Amino acid sequence: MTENIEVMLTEKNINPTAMRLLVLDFLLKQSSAISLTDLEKGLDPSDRITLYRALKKFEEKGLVHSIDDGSGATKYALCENNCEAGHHHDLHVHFFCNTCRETSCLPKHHIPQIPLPDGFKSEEVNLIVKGVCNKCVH
Amino acid sequence: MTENIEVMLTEKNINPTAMRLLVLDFLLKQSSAISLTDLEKGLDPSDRITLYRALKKFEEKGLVHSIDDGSGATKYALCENNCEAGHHHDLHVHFFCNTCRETSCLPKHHIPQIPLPDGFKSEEVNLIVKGVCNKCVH
DNA sequence: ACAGGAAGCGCAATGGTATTGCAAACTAGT
DNA sequence: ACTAGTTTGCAATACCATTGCGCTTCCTGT
Repeated sequence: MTENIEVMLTEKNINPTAMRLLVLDFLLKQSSAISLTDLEKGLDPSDRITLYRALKKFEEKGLVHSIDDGSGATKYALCENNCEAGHHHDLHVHFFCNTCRETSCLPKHHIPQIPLPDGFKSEEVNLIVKGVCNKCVH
Repeated sequence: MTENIEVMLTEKNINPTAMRLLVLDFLLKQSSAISLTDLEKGLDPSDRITLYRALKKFEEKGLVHSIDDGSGATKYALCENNCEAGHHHDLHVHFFCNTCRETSCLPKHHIPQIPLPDGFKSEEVNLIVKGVCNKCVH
């Protein structure tokens, strides 16, 4: 159990502290991206700042990616295997449900190439689709 | 001059107050989307809250649209003619320059249709391309 | 012209999120 | 067990968005 989670951390060169094991364990149980506040509530009682720094570390090391879905709070979700430290491959579509306000990754849907005017250089693309998710559509 | 701006407001059913004329005039002079703080600085000395409410009113009436470019502060830009109150047609790409941190609209580039999994219903799409703009690329 | 009401404005105040500093607690290697 | 470096928890700060409220101003109906 814990060994598995621990390996995930060490593979990404992250010291497996007790706190980080808890955070990763919690992330693994999520079906959608979560905010820092969600994490704080789920791991109560824990210090918000510590959780914040754990997520930052995970992001830096390529274990999670952050999503700005326009809700005001940054969301975090586990990366697919192919992410590396400092070089994310998270160019997939994120979906924000206006009903349940959950954000989920749609990793199968790659972002199409966007034609830019002359002189513009693309480095990063953020594509959020908002609407109603499959759980709320009925 | 002022008459022109005034007409733009009345056409959208917005009372043309002195403050709003100033705000719209300032918006017309911009080449990129601006934040509330930008507006506040440009129209100093003016009350931030009043400017905030002017922008909200403009947005509500379909005169401007807001853009969340991930910079933390909401940006505002004038709509194309075809926007109506409560029903924006601003489904175009926005470009955020990582160098000059300016956000601009790329209205010629419509957002491509994104295929969604079964049961997902799209209502809105937010597409931000980040990179280097034509002014900063050299 | 007058009275009443609606709309707009400016100040104060609140709430939420992100971020940094610092000192104590902890961990790992010797 | 000792020390150096890492991690943690608390305090504090900085923004941004948003609301409440009283005052002024403008419009309207009589």
